[in-house]
This record gives sequence, structure tokens and C-alpha cells, in this order.
Amino acid sequence: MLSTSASVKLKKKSQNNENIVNKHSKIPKQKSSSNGNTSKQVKSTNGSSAEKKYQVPPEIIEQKKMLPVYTAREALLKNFRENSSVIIISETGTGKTTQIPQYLYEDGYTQGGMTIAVTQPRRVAAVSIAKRVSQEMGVELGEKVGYTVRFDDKSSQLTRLKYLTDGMLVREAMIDPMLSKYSVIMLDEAHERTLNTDVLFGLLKSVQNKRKNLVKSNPNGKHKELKIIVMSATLDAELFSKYFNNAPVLYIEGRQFPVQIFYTEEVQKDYVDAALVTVLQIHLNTNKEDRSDEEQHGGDILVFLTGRDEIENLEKLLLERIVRFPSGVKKLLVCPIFSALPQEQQMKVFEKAPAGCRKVILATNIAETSLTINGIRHVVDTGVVKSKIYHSTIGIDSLSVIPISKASAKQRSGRAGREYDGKCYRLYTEDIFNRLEESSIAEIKRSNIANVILQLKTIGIDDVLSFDFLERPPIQTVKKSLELLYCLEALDDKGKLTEVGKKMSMFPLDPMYSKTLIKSVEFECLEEVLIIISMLSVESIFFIPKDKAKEVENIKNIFFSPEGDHITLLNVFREYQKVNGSPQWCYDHFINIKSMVKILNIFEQLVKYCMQSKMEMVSCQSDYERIRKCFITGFFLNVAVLQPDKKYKTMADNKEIQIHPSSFLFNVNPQYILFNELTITSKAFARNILPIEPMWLPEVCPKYYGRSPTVQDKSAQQSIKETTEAFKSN
DNA sequence: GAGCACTGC
Repeated sequence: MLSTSASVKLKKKSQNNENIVNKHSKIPKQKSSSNGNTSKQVKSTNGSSAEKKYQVPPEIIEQKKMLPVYTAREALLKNFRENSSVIIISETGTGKTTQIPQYLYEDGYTQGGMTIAVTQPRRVAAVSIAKRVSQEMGVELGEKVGYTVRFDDKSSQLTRLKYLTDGMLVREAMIDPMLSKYSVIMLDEAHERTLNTDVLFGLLKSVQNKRKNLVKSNPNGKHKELKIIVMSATLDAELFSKYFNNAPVLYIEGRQFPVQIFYTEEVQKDYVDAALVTVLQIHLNTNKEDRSDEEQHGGDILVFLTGRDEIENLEKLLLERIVRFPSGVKKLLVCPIFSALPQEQQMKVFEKAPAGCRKVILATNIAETSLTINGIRHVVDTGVVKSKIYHSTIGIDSLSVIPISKASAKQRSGRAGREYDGKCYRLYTEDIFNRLEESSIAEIKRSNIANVILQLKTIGIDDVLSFDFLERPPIQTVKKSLELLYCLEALDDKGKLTEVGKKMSMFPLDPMYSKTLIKSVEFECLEEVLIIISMLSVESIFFIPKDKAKEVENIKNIFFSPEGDHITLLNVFREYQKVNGSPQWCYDHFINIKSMVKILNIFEQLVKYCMQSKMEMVSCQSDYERIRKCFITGFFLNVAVLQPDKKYKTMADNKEIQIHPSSFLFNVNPQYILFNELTITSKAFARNILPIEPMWLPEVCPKYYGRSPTVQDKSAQQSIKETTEAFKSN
């Protein structure tokens, strides 16, 4: 099936490889392995005899030497020896993530039982890289090489190279603030600037300092110095280097195929329509040739859009055109992909298109970093993304379509050049590109950070306002989070962590949820609250195809409870348990199996933490009033009152909001509601609605709600305002 | 009558 020109290219590459192989195969075998591979490593360990070792296949040893990072090995190690922090800039395909930890291991950084940690923003990456490295080192996964991600821990006392998600390392810091078992910590994909990576920047810098001082005052003590390695794909080297006391910056060249970039000549008003035209142009233009040329025909098309709606619209438009293709023109197979799409439908994008057919993949940002699809040679980039932004002044998230950054545009185009050279069609002008921001706004600057602050306080960082962030979150956001934590009694009036706060921080939940959970013991409904919170931790439990809206109404009625979305979700979980998680039952009820599995995992984990906190597992049976009251303990600031125009006003600050159409209570309009989250899209929408009785407020929350909170009575607002003002001035 | 991008603990 391979065409001539493609095979030439392939051949070129393999010739290249052969050269390198030849060069190295001249080195006598023993010398090659004493160069730091396999046999030496196995001998040099003083691990237990139970440790399993395998012969590393020679092709793996050869592959390792062909990676671009291999030529930089000595230079890297020299820099690591001479500096306590090093920044590495490298594109994809250098092998840095798999190789550098091994080099460090070979250079003795794990002596004395120390461990090297490598963080990843995503679970799958941590797991798959650890698997690969264990193969390369010929060891059993979970022994010398391991990984730790939520719900899955393959590491042990023996583990010397540990791959973990950035969030997991933050958790470890909550238990051991000095991270004393690690000699080296590598932050991979640092350019992505996830919330947790940013927290780690600050934490590690402070830990490095503290450990340095400890070593100085007691060179033979138990503490050793900490080495920090930051790995990034883009050129924000300056920012990182400066932050880590002018750490040296090393560049490793990657192996990407060239991608030709095209811009539109004019600004596109309707980018979905522009995408439609571009896809058809790509397809028809590369379809005219008679020869079955991989270069001409082959290569699937990847289109970046902002959400499900756009994807389904474009899918429809394409399908209309495809049926009208003249005979002789290849068919197009349209594959939508976005996170909420059920797993089995997602898998379609990974299948090879049938003969005489080309795939066009319509994706959200999920295809930018989270998953890699083979066979892409054409990328269509609309230049926009849907992004969540926290507005600290009003304390609400908004979800809106915004222009991408240059870094993001580069990442998208790179998706066309993974296996061959490719083409990227940017549906905006070059001038617009030039005016894009260099990189996207870091998550820490556009998120609610109440949870981060709770974590920092637990680690022992009390003065959050002067914490050395790589980039500071807005001061308003910090203040708002401190206020919230104070309202939830996680902090006392001096800003110190309370006992409740300590307990809250142990749960992998936002503070309002962890407070509710802790309080549920008093309300004798821990079991139900655990289930509900697990359900609320997962999005898109239902996946409803557009044409099934009518059927869905009937299905929803099966679970519906007038006592609120929370109780309805509890009913779903109970029914799911009754049928033993039957996939057919899920399918018949439009329930996403993957979501339910995740909910079960979360539920089990929360139960485990509750046991550790010695919380009594109590159930309220069908006395749901207890649950509704209990949620007030965490969400008393999220209460709203019905207005004559069917809209709602929040009691805390008189914001006008509406019930989101996804709520089971949409159109029911109870007088008083409690909601879990508020997001502005076209309007301010409240999601997950629980009807409550007004007299419960002073009963459950006397501190904030006076004796009779009515719409006219401003006392609740007043008291919330006064208390937070008093806290602010402290 | 209107809509949830993505990830992590």
C-alpha cells in the first residue's frame, strides 16, 4: 500500500538510523554495556534478591542510543553535577523523559536509597512512560521503576525511578513537606503550566533552599540536597531560569518532520464554515491524481474546534457534502472526538480508515496534548479554544471561546508532522497570528485557588500572599479564597489552619465539598453524601445523542426526585448498583459507563479517607431532608431565591442567575435553591440544584443567616459581608 | 427554552 515517495522518505529515515547503529556497533559489546546500560545497573543495585531482572533486548539498547538526547548525555550529566537546578528545552521525540532519569540513575543519584521523581500532567503519560522505562532497564514494573497516579500505584520501597502526576507529588508534600526521599525531581511538560506544576515550582524552590541549609549546618545528617530539573517544550526558558536563580538552560534538538503552514488571506467570520471549505479543498485537491500516492491521497485530516456543538454541526455539514461527491472521489469518514463522548465512540478515531476512505477527525483541544492520533498529515486550526476563567471580583467562573496562543498554534500544527511531513491550515491571517499571545494564561492565574491555599497551609506555608509563585495568582483571587476558607471554618480569624481545615485538606475535593462531607456525620447521612459527592465529581454521566432528546425525557423520569438533582443522582447510583453495573442497562439509559466506573473509584477512595479519619459510616435511609440540610454546611453561600420573572437572585450578593437547562429541576422552579456551581456562558447558570427551605438556613448556619431570611431581609447578605470584611482587615 | 473546553487529587 505504501506509495513510492513515502517509501523513499521512510528509507531515508532508516538509512539514517543504520548509520548510527553502525557507528555504535563498532564499540565492543562489553564496553557498550558498561557504558551504563543493563548489566551494570543490575549488578550495582543492592536491592533484595527477590527483585526481578530481565535481559534487555539488544534492539532496545540500540534504540536508546539513536535518540537525540543520547548525544547530549555527558553534557547533561556535567550540568546536573555542577548546578542545583537545570532547565531543559526540548521538542517532542528527543527521548528526554525516558532517558534522562536513567542517566541520573547511572550517575549515582539514587545511592543511599534516594529516589528520582518525574512528574507528568496526565495519568496516562505517567503510566505508559514508566512501563517503557522498566522495559528499557529490564526490571519489573513497580520495583526499581514505578509510577503513582490516583487510583493506581505501582511503586514500592524498591522504586528508584518514579513517574507520577504533578498532583500526586503535591499530595506527597502534604505528608512529607521536605520530600526527603527524593534526590532529584524533574518537572516534565512544564510549559503546560498546570495548576499543580505551578504549585510545585514554589514548593520545590523552597524545599531546595531548606535542604541546602540543613546540609550546610549538618553535612552528615539525614537530609541531602535536592536537584530540580525543569523540562519544557517552548522557549519560556528565561522565565524558568530566572526563577531558579539563573539556572543554566540546555537545548536538545527534536525530531519533527517539517510542517508547511498556510494562513488565510482574509479574516474569517465563520470559522466553522471556513473549516468545512478547507477540509473539502484538502480532500478534493489531493484526490485528483491518478496514482495512488500516499503523499497525495494519504494522510488524515484533523480539525480543531471548540466544543461538542461545533463538532456536531460540522459533522452534519460534511455528511451532506460527502453523499454528493462525484464517483471516483474517495469517501470521507468523519470521526468526532471530545471528552464527553463515550469511550467506544472515541475509539473510532484510532481505527484505520477502510480502503478507499480517508478520515477527517473533528476534535476539541483533547487532540492537542491528551491524545495522539496516528496518520495525521493535515491540520485545520480554527485558532480558537473554549477556556474557563475565574473572575475573582464576582467569584464566578466563565466559559468562553478565546483566541489560542502562539505556543498552542505551534502545538496544533505539530500534530501534522509526527510521522511524515505535513501541512497546517490556519484559518486566520498571518497578521492575527503575529498578534497572538506567546503562551496561554497559566491556570493559576485564571482559577479559583481555594483548594491550593488549603494544601499550602497544610504543608506549612501560612503566608500565602508572599509565597514565591513563578507567576502570582491575582491578589483578589487569593483574598477571595482565604475568605471562603474562613467562612467554611477551615481557617481561624488569624488565617491559621483549624482542625476542620486539616481534615478537609485530606480529601481530594474542593473545600465546599470536603466541608459538606465532614459535616455529614452529624447529619447522619455520610453514606449518601459520599455517593452524591462522587457523582458530582464527574462530568457527563449522561451522554444524550441529539436525536434522542424525546426518549431521554422518559428515562430521566425513572430517576427523577423532586427533592433535587443530588437525590436524583443518588437514585441513578442506587439503580446502577442494583443492576451490578450492567453495560446494557447503562446503554439503555444513556449513561456513560466510563463515568460510572470513575465514580465508583472516587467513592471507594473517599470511603478509605473517611475510615482513616475515623468518620462513622451512617446512612439516612430515605430521610433526604438530612442530605439537603447537610449541603447547606458547605454551600450556604450558594443559595438563591426565586424572583417573579422566574429568574433567581443569590442571597449572598444579589446576583441574577438561572437554573441550567441540564438540571432535572429546570422548569420546576422551587422557591429557594442551593447550587453547587455557577458558570457564565451566555448567562449565569447554576448547576446541580437542591431545593431547600428558608428556615433551614438560620438553623444550619446561624453565623450567616439571621432569624428569618426572606427576600427582603438583607440580614444574610449583611452578616456575610460584615464577617468577611472583619476577616479581610485582619 | 438552552447548553460542559481540558486535566488532576
